[in-house]
Amino acid sequence: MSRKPTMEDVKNLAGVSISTVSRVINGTRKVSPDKTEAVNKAIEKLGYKPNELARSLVMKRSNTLGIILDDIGYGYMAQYLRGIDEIGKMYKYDILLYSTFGDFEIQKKAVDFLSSKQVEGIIVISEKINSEILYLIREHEIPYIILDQFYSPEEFKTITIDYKQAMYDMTKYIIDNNHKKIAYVRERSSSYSAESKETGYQECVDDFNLESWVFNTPENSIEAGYNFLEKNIKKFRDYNITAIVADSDALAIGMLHYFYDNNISIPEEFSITGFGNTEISELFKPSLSSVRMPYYDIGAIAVRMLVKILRESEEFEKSINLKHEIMERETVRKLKK
Amino acid sequence: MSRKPTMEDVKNLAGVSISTVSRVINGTRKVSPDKTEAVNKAIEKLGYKPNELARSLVMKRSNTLGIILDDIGYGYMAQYLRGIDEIGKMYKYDILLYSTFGDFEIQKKAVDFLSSKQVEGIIVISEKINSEILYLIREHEIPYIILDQFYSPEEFKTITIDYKQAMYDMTKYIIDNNHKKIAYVRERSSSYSAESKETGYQECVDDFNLESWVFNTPENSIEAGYNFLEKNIKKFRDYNITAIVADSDALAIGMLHYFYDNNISIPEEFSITGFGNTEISELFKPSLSSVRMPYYDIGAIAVRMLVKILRESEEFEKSINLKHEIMERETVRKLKK
DNA sequence: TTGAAAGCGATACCAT
DNA sequence: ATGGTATCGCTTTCAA
Repeated sequence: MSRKPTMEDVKNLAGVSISTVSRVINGTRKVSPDKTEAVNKAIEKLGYKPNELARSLVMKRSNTLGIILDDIGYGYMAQYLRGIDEIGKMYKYDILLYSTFGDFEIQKKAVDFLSSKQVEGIIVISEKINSEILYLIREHEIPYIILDQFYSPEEFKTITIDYKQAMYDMTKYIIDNNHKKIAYVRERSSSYSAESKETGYQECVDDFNLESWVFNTPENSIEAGYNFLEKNIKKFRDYNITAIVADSDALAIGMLHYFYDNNISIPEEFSITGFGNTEISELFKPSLSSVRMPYYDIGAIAVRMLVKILRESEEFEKSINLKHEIMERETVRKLKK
Repeated sequence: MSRKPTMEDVKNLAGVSISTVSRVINGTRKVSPDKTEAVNKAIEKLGYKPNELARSLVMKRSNTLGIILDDIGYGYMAQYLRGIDEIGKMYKYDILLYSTFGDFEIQKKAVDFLSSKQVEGIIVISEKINSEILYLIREHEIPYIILDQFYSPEEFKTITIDYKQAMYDMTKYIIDNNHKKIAYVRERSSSYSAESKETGYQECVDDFNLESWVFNTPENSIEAGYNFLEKNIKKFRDYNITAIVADSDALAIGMLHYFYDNNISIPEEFSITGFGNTEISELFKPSLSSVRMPYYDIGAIAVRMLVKILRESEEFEKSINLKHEIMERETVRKLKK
């Protein structure tokens, strides 16, 4: 059980000073070829690996980014993390994760934890983060970026998509397929993204002067979508609604489950769309038309921005909008004119 | 831009020695009530938080566990991580993740990285890890546990399920539904888990003396399942096969896609089962009967074991088998006797 | 009970 | 180009 070799060991074996060892490792200064070789040989022989903890301590740079997120299990989280991870590695930053399950107390803990781990920056990914948390991060004087859909991009700088335009485009896609009577189904909540999406929908149906109904569900989940239709399918039929625009994939999948269980063929009897382009939207049959959020890119850019702030101590001046994409799949039927 | 407060600052404000501050924080020794209060007040006032890096350096304990995984995006990975995260927090261990995409060179890097970050233990989660990586971890003298399905539980200690028994049970479930002609579809590969599963299947159909066919696909994916049926559906019909046991959910979902696209009703025309109980198996319609792997528990127990090894420098003596569960859902039809 | 000082494993400044 | 040494923020031994 031999102790891990340190620079001290390398120094002794190579017969040089400890400073020289450091120089060889970091290439910070010129070192004569023979000493360089001696050091490298010693390193090789000992299997020496620098202790990053000690290095971070003296350099006051942990090379670590902290991520505060609700739950790693959310389908899109992995995509965010891939983007963050990949670009993070590119800039030699490591990622420290902290799951909070959306709990305020745990979120506070997360900030303290990451701070004590000396992370250089923090990315907050949450469906709804209490603004107090953001102030707490500020107190710690750690640069941060939030990836959130609750506040407006003016209020808190973020990287996002143009929700209004995205839902406008989705609605337009429905209309282009000649649907005249459309229902919009959303969770009853007042997040910025939810409001924007509804506005986009509304503007589009107004622009085309179509009949439209807006419905609320108590929450955003598959069950909520299912229960919603159970209660309202009759209305849909009475109103001759032919297309349903859901504000999330979960709601849409819930409705598809209802349709399946009740032998209602999709898209023959109803067309339906989701939002988010989660994995299930692609794998479900019929596959669900949805709006793709560029999660990977959002994560990637978040890191880029953070690194920029860190390196150049610039401010994050304005929110960035990335492009969304309408994924046309099997749940939308083209009606005759 | 005030520097983060250190113990030095606390010491000055509280008018005690730095050792006393340390004692108050860690409760390592008795400190008089008045000094204790003075220190606590100073800490409060300054908003002091210990620098974990410095602490780890001197204590030679990073309180960190490293996880080497293929890709955070795999559906089941989140479940593993939840178990790891939760139990890790319980024991005050933090988690450092490293995605390798199954690449050997990156895996080597991961080990070096985690080692330099002074992680106390490593959990490797991979579909197929090169044994060289394990030797590398050993060289670093870091205790580790692998969660892998490639090697036998005798060869490398792990936490797993009894694959053979699981597939036996799944086959039995099919047989209990009176299916007499069954097909087994698996990826052509020779991992331990794949072999065990096939053995379990085989033993079961043999025990009941049933007609059975085993098929191979070039890989384990949704596409492979789809393409497989495209080529073989005729045989299935010719042989009057009524049930398909797939060795993974992915293969089964691929086949379900094929059935959907070709208007073959499930489970009326064919019964089919998967393995893994991935999220999609539950959300798909018809929902897929599958074998549940207790991912969360596997992750949780892995941490427990690792902590035990760390604390008591015990060895990890033998692999642990957790219970699987047959999830009976909509893709299996009960035939008349 | 308390404080002074050594040391954890590195970097970087200041000499030489 | 090279070496000696202070320092990073903390814990812990050793005296007092």
